[in-house]
Order: sequence, then C-alpha cells, then structure tokens
Amino acid sequence: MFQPVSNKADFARVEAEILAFWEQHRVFERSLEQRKGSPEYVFYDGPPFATGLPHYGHLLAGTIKDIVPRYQTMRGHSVDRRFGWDCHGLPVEYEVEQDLKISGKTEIEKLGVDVFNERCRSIVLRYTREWRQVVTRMGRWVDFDRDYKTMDPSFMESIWWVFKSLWEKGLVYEGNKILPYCTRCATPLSNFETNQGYIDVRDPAITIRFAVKGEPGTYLLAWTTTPWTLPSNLALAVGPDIRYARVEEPEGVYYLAESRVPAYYRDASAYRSIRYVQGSELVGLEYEPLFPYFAGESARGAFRVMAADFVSTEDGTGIVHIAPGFGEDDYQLGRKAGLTAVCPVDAEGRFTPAVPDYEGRHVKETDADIMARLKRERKLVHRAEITHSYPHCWRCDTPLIYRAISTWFVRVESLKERLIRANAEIHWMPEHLKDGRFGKWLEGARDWAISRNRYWGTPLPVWRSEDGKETVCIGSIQELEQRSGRKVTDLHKHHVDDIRIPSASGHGELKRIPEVLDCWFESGAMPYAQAHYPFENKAHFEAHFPADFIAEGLDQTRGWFYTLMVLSVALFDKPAFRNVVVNGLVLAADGRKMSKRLKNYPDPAYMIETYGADALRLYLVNSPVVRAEDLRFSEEGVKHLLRHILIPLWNAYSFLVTYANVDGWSPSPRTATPEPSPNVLDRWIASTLSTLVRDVTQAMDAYDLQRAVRPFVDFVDNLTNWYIRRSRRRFWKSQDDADKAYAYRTLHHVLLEWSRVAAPFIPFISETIYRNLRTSDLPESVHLCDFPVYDAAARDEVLEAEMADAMTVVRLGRLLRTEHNLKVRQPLAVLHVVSRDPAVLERLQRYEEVIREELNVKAVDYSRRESVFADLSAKADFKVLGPRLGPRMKVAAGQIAKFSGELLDRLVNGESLPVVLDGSEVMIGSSDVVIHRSPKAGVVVAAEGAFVVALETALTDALIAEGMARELVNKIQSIRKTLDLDVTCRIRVQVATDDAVESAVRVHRETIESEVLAIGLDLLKSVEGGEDWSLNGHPCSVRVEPQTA
RNA sequence: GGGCGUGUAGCUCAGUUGGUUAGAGCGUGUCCCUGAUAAGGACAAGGUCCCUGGUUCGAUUCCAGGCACGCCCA
Repeated sequence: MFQPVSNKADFARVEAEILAFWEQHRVFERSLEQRKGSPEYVFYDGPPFATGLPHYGHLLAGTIKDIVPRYQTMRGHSVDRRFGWDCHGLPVEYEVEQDLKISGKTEIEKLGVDVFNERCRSIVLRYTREWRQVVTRMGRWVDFDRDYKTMDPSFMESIWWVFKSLWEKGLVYEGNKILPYCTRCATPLSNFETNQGYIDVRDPAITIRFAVKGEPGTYLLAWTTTPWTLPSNLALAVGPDIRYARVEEPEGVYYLAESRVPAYYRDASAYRSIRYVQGSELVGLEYEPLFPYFAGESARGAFRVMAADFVSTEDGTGIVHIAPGFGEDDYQLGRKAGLTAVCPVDAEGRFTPAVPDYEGRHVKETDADIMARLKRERKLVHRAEITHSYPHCWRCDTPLIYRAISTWFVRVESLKERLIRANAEIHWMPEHLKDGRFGKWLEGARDWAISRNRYWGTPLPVWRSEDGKETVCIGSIQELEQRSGRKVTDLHKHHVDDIRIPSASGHGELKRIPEVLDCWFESGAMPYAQAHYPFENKAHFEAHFPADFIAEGLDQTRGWFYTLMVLSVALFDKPAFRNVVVNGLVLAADGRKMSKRLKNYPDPAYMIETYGADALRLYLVNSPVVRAEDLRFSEEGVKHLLRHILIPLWNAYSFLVTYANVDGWSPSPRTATPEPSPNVLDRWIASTLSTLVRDVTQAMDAYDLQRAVRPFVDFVDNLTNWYIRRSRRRFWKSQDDADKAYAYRTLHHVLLEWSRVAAPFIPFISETIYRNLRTSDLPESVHLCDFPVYDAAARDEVLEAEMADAMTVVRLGRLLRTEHNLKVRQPLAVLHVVSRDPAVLERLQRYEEVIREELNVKAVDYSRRESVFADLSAKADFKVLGPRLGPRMKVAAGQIAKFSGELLDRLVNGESLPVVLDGSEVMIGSSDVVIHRSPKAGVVVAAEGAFVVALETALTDALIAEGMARELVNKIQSIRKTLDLDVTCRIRVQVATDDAVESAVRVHRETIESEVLAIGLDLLKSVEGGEDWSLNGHPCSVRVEPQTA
C-alpha cells in the first residue's frame, strides 16, 4: 500500500517535509559517508560576503553548485562540499565605519585598530544564519558545519604560506603605481572595483598658460579638469605628429593644436596672426613652473615639453599637463624622462607641507582657490565646466583620485605564458569564455596590486628594519614565533603589528609593514587555505588538486576565476580547476537590473513558498543563464514550468498511487531484471526513458545544464499525454489480468527510475515520489541511489520510430475529426491508412488497437492505393542532389518539379528517371526527391510524410446510439467529479430523456453502468434534482446518487 | 575607445558539418474538450532569421564591415 497522494500538489509543504526528513535521517551526511573511499570529485565553493542577504544570483549559483555535485555523487564519486565565507575587506570595514559613525584612517586609528577590527569580526557573520536557512531551503546540500572562513587563523596562515612561496619565487615586489584611490577609505582600489562606480559629474575644465622660457609673452596652453594637480605639474606633452597653431592675439602668443583653434577663437578676427608648427618642433621647449613648490625639479629635467603618443585633440588644447604623481600616462612618461613622481598628498587626500599654501586641505576643495589664484596671476586663460563620466568609490561614492601609491605587486606579467597554457586545460561552459573573455584577459594580464592600506584583512607577512635594509618574509605562525620569541594566536593586524623581530644583521628591530592583503588574494588562495595546506592535509591536497568543478557568475572572470588561476599557476604551474560553469546575470522581467528600490521583481522567499524550490531551480537551470547569458526573470516562467512539467508529473504519480491502492497492487522487490512486458506501450515508454537517461547523462558530462533538463519536457509529454492516456483503461480493468500487472509494473518502474534521473535537478519532488514508490530493498533516499546508467539494450529505436508513426496517424485522425466537427466520442466506422510502402502498413498494424481506441473507430483499413486519396508531387532533395549536381542544381530542381503523376508513380516504384542537364543525362532515383502528398479535394483526408489518412464519416443509427451512450457516460463522470466521489464509489443513476436517448441507453446499459460504476440506471419520466444536459442536442436530466457500501 | 557575448514571431527562447515549407511555449483570435482542471487539444493570424557586402548552385547558418543591446576593460 502506498501512502495516499492528493492530486492537488502543495509543493511548498511537500518540500518542507522532505527537508525535515533529510535532516532527521542525516541523508546528506550519509550520501557522503556512503561514497567514502570512492574516487573524489573535487568541488570548490567561491565564498560570498555575508554582509547582505542572498538574492537570485546566489540562488542560481547555489543551484548549479548543487546539481553538479549531486549528479557526480550519484555517479559514484565522493564529493566534499564545504561552504565558504569571505570575511575580510573593505565592504566590512565600510559597514563598521557607518555603524560607529567614523570615517577615514585617522579616526579609525584614533579609535584603535584593535577595537575596529574586533568590531569587524563581530559583524561579518551576522547573516550566516539567514544564508544557511535560504541555501538549505533551496535544497542545496553543502557542509556548513565544516565551512571555511577567510578570517580563521588556519586560513590566514596558509595565505602567509602562499605569499611567502611567491616571495621566494621572486614574484612579489614593492612598487609605485598610479591607482584609483579613495581618499575617504584611504585606500587604493583594484581595477575591478573602480569600474563599478562611474558616475556622470560636473567638473571644472580650465585652460592655463605656461610661459615659455626665454620668449617673453609666449605661452603654451594646457587644459585640465583637475586644477589641484597643477601644483604638481612637471611637464607638458604634445603629440609629435599633431599640427599646432602659434596664435598671436591681444594677450600674447599662444600655442595650441590647430584643430582646437575654433574651440577657443570665434573667428580669425579674434587674433592678429596665425602660423603652424609640427608638434615635434615644440619638444624640448622649457617653460616657467606654474607654482614654486617643485621648481627645484627643473634640475632633473622637469618643466619641458615632451612628446607622447597618448595626446589627443578631442578636447582641451592638444597640449597635456603632466603630473607624474597623479596619472598613469603621466607616470609612465615621467619615468622615461627620469622625473620624480611628486605626490604632495597624504593618505586622506590632503596637501602635505610640500605645498604650504594648501597644506592640510583636501585636494578637491582647493580647486576653487587654485583657480582664483591662477586668475589673479593671469595664468588662467579660460574657465568652463564639463560633464563627464568619472569613477567614484563603489562603497562610499567619494570621487576617486589617481595617485602614486606604494603598493605590493605580484608579477603576473611574467606568468602570462604559463597562465595561458594552464587555461588550455580547462573546460569552460560556455566554451567561448576560454579563448574569449578569459583568454583575452590573460593575454593582457598586468601585474596585480595585492596590498591594501587598510585594517581588516590578512596582514602582509613582511617585517622590515627602520632603515629598510633588512626585510624578512614570514610563512607560518611557527616561524613568526621563533623569530620574535612571542606566542602568536591570531594573525590580524592588531595582533601582529606590535610584534618585533630582532635583526639578524644589526639593523635594530624589524617592524611589520602596515598593509593588509587584498581580499581577492584570499579567495584566490582558498584551495590551499581551506585545507590549511601545507601545514595539514598535505598529501591529500596534493593528490586532489586542482578542483574538478567550480561555478560562479560571469563577473568573476576578472575576479575569482582569475585570482585562483594566478596563484595556482604561480605555485604549482597548474590550473586551479578543470571544469567551470559560468552563469549570467538574473535581470528583472523588464530587462533591467533587479532593484530593491524599483521593486521590479518578486521576493525570492515568496517565490519559494508559492511555487516551491524545485520549480524555481528548474526554471533557472532551464534557461540561457547557465550559459553566461542574461535571464529576464519572470514569475510566469516559473508558473509555466510548474504547470507543464511538475504538476503533470505529480498527476502521473498520483494516478499510479490512487489506482494501485484501489487495486491493492504493490511492487515486489526484485533483484533480477523482470521479463519485458509484451505490451507495446510499456516497451515504448521504457525505451523513451532510456533515451532520456542517455540525453541527460551526455549533457551533464558536458556541463551543459540547460541541455540536460530540456528533454524533461518531451518526456513528461510522452508519459502523461500518451503512455498514461492510452494505458488508462488498462489500469481500470476490473479483473486482475496479466496486462494490468504489466501496466502497473511499467508505470511504477518508469516513475521510480525517473525520480533518479531528476534527483539532482529537482531534489524534493523526486525524493517524494521515490520515497513512496520505492521497495524496501532500495535505499531510503533517492539521493543515496546511483544515477541510472544508459542501457542501449533497453532502447528500441525501431519501436520509438514506429510509435511516432502511430502518433502521427492519430494526430491526423484527430485533425480530420476536428475539421469535420466529429467529436471523438462519436464512434466512426472506418479509418483508412494509406501508404505506398507495405512495410509501413504492416508496422502500423501492430499499433492498431492504440489507434482504434484513441480515434474511436470500429475498424482500420490499410491500403496502398494512395492515388485514390492524394495527389503526388515531387521536389528535388537539395541536400542529396546539391553536392552531385552543383551549379546544375537549379535546372534539375525545375525539371523534377514538373514530373507528371505517371512519372512519379514509376519513380516511387523504384525506377530511375533521366533528366537532361547541359545536354547530358542524369538519372534521378526515388532517394533524390522528396515526395509530397496533398489530400485530394473533396475527400476527408489528411496527409503527412509517408502516409495519408482518411476517415469515413457516414453515421449509422447504431453508431449514433453508441455515441449517445458515450456522451451520457461522459456527463455522469462529470457529475461524479463535481460531487468529488472517490474513484471506487458505486452510484445509482436516474435519467429522464427523450426516446432516442432512451433507446440508446437500453442497448448500451451494461457498458454505461460498468463505465460509471453504477449499480443501477433508472429511466424515468422526470428526475427530481437532476442536472440538465444537452446530449448531442437531446434534452437529458441526470441525477447521481452515491451508494454507501 | 578596446575585448567578449547577444540579436530568430508581440514576449521568452530552440534551431544539430550550409539544402529551398525556420520551430516551441506564452500572448491574441476562432473552435473543441471537460476525470491532466493551478488544465488540455485543434486551427488561424503573426518572421526582410539586425543591416550591408562577400564566398557558394544554395546562407538564419561561413567570412568581412556596420548597427543595436548587455557585460567586462580603458
């Protein structure tokens, strides 16, 4: 006896029960234990920040990260899945600053780094409970108890080991780079962070004049949107191939690019004369410094005109103000010329004493004063404003500045070739990312800035003497303890900064440098750090690296995917992962980003509770978003899947359970393969199932999740709309014959097997079905089963093709009925099936019962005389003839189209026919053409492919009476349903109707009674409380009374 | 500005070495069915397969150049 199943599925409730079952019986743990010792399939989880709650992007990634490990587990692998938490980094620090209402380095240090960091530690795991709840509710199996946190001492110690390994390989260096810098956060930003914050802003755009030395009254015009960088100006740049104008005007003689003249002068009357020079001729000119602060730099070659290829004439003057401390191009140019990268700005963006006039003021706030001063000194030529896209801090919206920063780098450029080689070993889904986005990114790889001038992160393990002459890199806690003589328990900045290391060479005490590591470095080091490698798990790790599988969003191309690779290549010269599934963005239904403010998407919790996690999972996976494309999330889409896949399946399951319980049928545990059913429907659905197994397995092995779930649609359709529909009566038969047993056994087998195929994708529903249908010899959970193995022997392709033909005949027959307004309940005498090919007819004969029942005809007639029903025409088969005929194809096609009926007859009967092309004869056989059959006008005929189907529509009195009887049965069934009667409930029926129906009832009384489970059918003059129906136009009143047993 | 991707019906998307009638679902209209009912079925309307050129007997498919959108990078 199965547990009774309602035909109204409440998926959210069912899922809650399954969650409880999994937890109670430790099913996840057991799924792992059971595979202990099996080949490992290594999965790495990319750590999320737990500072916010999970959104659809996380649910999607979580689903992918669940499906693949579940599948691999069922395929016999041991798949450890540890959840990870990204704990460090600016987002956390930013939140704490907000909480404490402080801002910037000075205030943090005043508060105390220890207080600040402990506050960070206290909030990073704030939402872990919510995360765990949501991730679990989505059905994801992942180990939260053995999770890794990037702030764990063991994790951080491994990071030190990674850093020291790079250090020893000479891959770490300290340098100066121009980086986008947030003056509020007092830290440089990585290039992947900077681009998150471009905003259109208005800035001053001023033109200033630089007096040429030795030529009084002659000036070079330069343009800038950052007046505060002018005190640090050390050079001017021109394009050597750009033509410049020398304009004599009332204020003096000005140099600017020829093409920019119209931007500064209304017309020629605005100046006295104009001459042109090549940019290269200006190179070497010296000019007077605008401000006195760095005048001394002229000794090192400053304040000259230099040539540069980045000079453009799109805006400005075509002469570029160069401040090597504040621009990437400027810095590179200055370095070539041997200029100092002067950078008179402190950590929080205030001028240093090197610029005494503005000392202590934030640079952006000095723009106005600087402009006023330049105006006073008659150095400001023009003042305007510009709206342009300018980067802002993605966290605090402060406009970034570009400035020289002392930073620690990893020499990625030197690893480039090895990175590209390692990437060649990775299977990317979608494929194009490999050589496309990711490959291109590797080719253009630049050195990676890994240090942050911040607090809450893994400190760089570098100790240095005051004079900078001795530097030590520490690779473990033990090493630090030995060198310092101090006990070390925590590696955070506030615990290690005051640890001193005595110098080995008489340079006093070594002090740690202040920087912490970029948190991307930590996530990239996660494979080693989660295992506390190499301090623990050394042999195991080395035998199981790299990962077999990871999955994240497209945005990680420059993030996690990249940092994992850089470190794995640097350390082991290997990729960090072998297979990667990259998902795209989940957008709102309107195609815009999901926005809490706009409320343009439904709440995930609502979706899960309304439709169930399985529906949501299936929807997400059955979309291009698992191939890195965008998905417009739609509630309708989820609903659709529920209606077309999950509910029909549930109904198939509920159908089996309901009738099996009525019949007292239960599956017998059997180890041996049962003998195959003789019934074609049974054999067909079994074959269809094995096709499904093959398709899903192939797609999963290629990591194509969308292709893996797509065949579910057809399978469900086949199962419910054909197999069960056509088999329904087999379950209904009152006597327990052999065929009925086969029907039960088959449907039971198919659903049970299907639950295993579907288990990785929709773990809840598959588990529910499995749990109820399994026999006691099977594992307790579908997730403890093996994935079905494709069995080519279970497959019968011929049968599948034949059944497809039978389905086509039925479809054509239904079409004819619809066209002629003959409802299926009206029996018809004969269906003609016509095909020229006797083999086709013979095969169809085997499906006659299916066809006859489905189309409600008394007999099927087979005929080869298609010309009676259809006109033939032929068209050239381009695919076959094209390669053979080439350019003569078109002429041949024209001739073939004109073949007469008589010629076509001969062709179809196997004769070859000549066609004359360019004077030579070419023989055309039946395989060179496509025969088209069109129904003859005036006959009740439909045609498709190789058959023609015709229906005899003449009705006899007997047929009409039978139709009437079936009509009555249908009405009574309908009443049974409205009364919500149990399928086994016996009834008594009262009918009042006209003579025609009465006589039909008399003839078919037995059939009617047995169909509707009536123990009596009374024909009365009138029925009290009866329902009035029109039976094919005949009035009829029906009343149904349930009979209690 | 550069790289990558996408562009197929009103909408969401399939489309398998290039083959002449380009598909599905949703939506719309008409009809059917009512024990799959949170439904189901039939039919119909709806397509310059983004554009232009090239290769080819033949291009939605391959190539080149554009355009639009998205993401990433400057």
